[in-house]
Amino acid sequence: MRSKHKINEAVAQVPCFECPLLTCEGLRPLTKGQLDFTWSLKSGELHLERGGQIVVQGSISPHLYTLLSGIAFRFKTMEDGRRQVVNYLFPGDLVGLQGAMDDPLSHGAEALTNVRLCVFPRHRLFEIYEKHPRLAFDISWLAAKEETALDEHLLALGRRKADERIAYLALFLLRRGKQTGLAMENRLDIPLNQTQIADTLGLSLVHTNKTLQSLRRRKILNWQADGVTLLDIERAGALANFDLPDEAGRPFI
Amino acid sequence: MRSKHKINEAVAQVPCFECPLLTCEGLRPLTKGQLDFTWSLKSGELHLERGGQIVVQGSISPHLYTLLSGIAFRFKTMEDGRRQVVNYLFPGDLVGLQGAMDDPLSHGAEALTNVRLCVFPRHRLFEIYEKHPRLAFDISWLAAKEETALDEHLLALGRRKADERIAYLALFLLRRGKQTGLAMENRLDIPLNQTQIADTLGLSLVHTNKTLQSLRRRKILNWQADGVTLLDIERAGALANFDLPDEAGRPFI
DNA sequence: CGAGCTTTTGACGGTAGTCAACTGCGGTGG
DNA sequence: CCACCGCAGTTGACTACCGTCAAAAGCTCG
Repeated sequence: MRSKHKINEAVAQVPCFECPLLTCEGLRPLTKGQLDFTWSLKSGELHLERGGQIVVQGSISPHLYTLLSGIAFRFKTMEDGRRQVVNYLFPGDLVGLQGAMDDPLSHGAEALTNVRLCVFPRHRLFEIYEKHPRLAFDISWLAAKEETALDEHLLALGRRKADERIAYLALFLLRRGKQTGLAMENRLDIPLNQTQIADTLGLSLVHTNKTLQSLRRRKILNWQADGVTLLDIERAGALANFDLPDEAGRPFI
Repeated sequence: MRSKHKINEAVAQVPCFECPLLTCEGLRPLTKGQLDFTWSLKSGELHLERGGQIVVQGSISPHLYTLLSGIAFRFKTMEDGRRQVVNYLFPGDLVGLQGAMDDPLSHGAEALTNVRLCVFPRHRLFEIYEKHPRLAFDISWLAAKEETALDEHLLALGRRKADERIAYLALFLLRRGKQTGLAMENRLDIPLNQTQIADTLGLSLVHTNKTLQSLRRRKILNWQADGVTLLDIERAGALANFDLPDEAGRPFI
């Protein structure tokens, strides 16, 4: 299964000094000393195709990853098959921190596009805290931001109707896309199918489909297999009750 | 409003060496050196009555808190009044970390019982990372655990029916209660009203009420104004598809 | 004893889930 | 080359879970 999607586990490693994230608008670059250190930590690169599993729910991962390019998502699955997409991962995001803190991982992560990940050995995580307080702080920063995003998702699932949820998700993804240079002003290329949208928003596939069509007819947004286009940002924002204060200067490791 | 619930902002401070959390089963105590440090950081104590606001959504808080005793919850409010309880806070939990990382706080926190909080000045947060890597690591640990809990809540809101959600919440709170010594084997004293349960689970008040009665009639659990009693842990666990692997050794600051 | 809050109840309506069938498309293989 | 398959998207009919409205009952407190 997994190897089907795995391209290469130990491909030509990009040195941290040439990390593509360094030139990413919206991300705060690292200093020379920090790069020396992260480079000494880096144990490899993982390349996966769309659909590849980055980490598997229930497994114990010896690795910690930083997403270098592409988009992925985290999800949880219940024994009876019900699935919930929990959040999306964009370049610069850390994957597997929860697994590093305590054993069996309570969620999986899957590549939505082809992805490249930077691999760190989990057992050296604590070195970051010992030697590079600024980087350690940034890990907490990222974790706190993740919490903020999850809070917003909870509000969406708990208190918004289907069309509001979809508008919310579109705006949320667009914001993340802009932060990481993947999105245009009102368009994000992201190959999400309707099943995945449904699993993100706590809706059934059928109802998701009908609601997407309604939003398309109302000329609010157009969500196709290859990406979302916001047709009317004003009305989408009003519908979702959500505006996007896009902050910059997000750190990464 | 707020002062109505505020008992005392700068009461007799418990020295960190006598911190009630040190003797709390389920929490990992601090070393002498760490206690010296946290004591130098501690700037006061905040005591609030039930209903008091610990932090206010949209505000910029200069403080960071650790909950010393009592139970509280975090929540988000939309402009039109819809509200979502996002998570619960038990002794040892950190409050306001998200606010410390980036300005206006995206959620509020309210005391569910009378609470005592330890106050740290936000601007000294980075010192922890510089001087006490172990404590810094613990902050990340707590943040990662918070993420895990939020993931679980998302699964509950997205993919569970009303009765399953209530059973899930009961089990979740019982687990947290046991970790912090507040719960018995199958009973947790927690003064949650039905509006708060509804706002946690993304349900309406009326439907929450009817579902609670159904669970009572089915002898699965009994949720009253003063606490929850699990009448049949087996069936509750099966209904919620959730079992409680209660870990110990949770850190705190 | 009445004000105000929480809980409870009943009736009704709507949003969203389930079931089932059909379409369209890309890939595979006969 | 085209039949066949599988998957994603679409549609309609029916159902049910859950929300809304309104009112009453129980409780605490002044």
